[in-house]
Amino acid sequence: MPELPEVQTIVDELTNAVVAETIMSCRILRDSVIQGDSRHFGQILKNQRIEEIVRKGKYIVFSFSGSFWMVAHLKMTGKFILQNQSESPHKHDRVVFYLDNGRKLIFNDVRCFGRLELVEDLSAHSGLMKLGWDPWDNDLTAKTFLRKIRSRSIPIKTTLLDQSVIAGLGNIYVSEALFDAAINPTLEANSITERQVSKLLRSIRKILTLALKYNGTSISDYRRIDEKQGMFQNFLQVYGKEGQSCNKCASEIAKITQNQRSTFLCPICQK
DNA sequence: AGCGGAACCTGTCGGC
DNA sequence: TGCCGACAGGTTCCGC
Repeated sequence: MPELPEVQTIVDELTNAVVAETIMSCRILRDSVIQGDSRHFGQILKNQRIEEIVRKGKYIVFSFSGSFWMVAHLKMTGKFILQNQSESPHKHDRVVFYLDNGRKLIFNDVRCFGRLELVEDLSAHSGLMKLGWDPWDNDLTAKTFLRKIRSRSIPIKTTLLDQSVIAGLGNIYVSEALFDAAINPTLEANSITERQVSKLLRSIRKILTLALKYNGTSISDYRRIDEKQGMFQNFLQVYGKEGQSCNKCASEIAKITQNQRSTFLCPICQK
């Protein structure tokens, strides 16, 4: 579910709300969401002060007063919710962190794909290790991007979903960025031109910046930590718009399947 | 190495 | 109303 704008929104809100708070205790309601040994999870976190929360790709990394980190991934339906301890639980709460300010931080996840993992060595984390450029990385240019993908015969859509190339894009923003750049999602990565890549990188940065400004896209599950919705769904041009008319040329938006996932495009604008 | 498909889980929606 | 298949914002693993 959450892509870069949603994860960054959550990180910003968590930073304001829980940095400098201390975890008094935690309660694990579903063992499987803890990656690794869940038995010592609560014990390790007890009395830890939250020092910093940052985003890496779609991962959320918490640092503490002790010498370890908690790496969280929300996958499709994971969320963090902040409540008063007196408030009642939700159906899909999986882990609850009780804070010393009378509030509780909840990790909630309908589908249980999301994970929380304690690590002592961040640089050895298999997921973090594989992440490619951040979209705003100065090293990400049309030339370096082309060099990285030149041996790939897969569609550009699939390439953009690969977190080891650019970290943070997902199914919504890839469709939106390719529409903005007027590039057909089925175009093979190794046949894209430098001019197209330049345009694509500009579109990616533009769309992500705008989505971040509106606190992400709430279509079904994504919510902010106070359970409010993001608002970028009101600005989507193609995602989920099959059968509707294109805002640029008025022809019909199409939905196709690539690698078992939906892709949305305007067949006329994105020839 | 690169690629496609299944698997991980739960819920919702549309068709019959 | 009930059942059944398709689908959902992500990633990893397995086999070719």
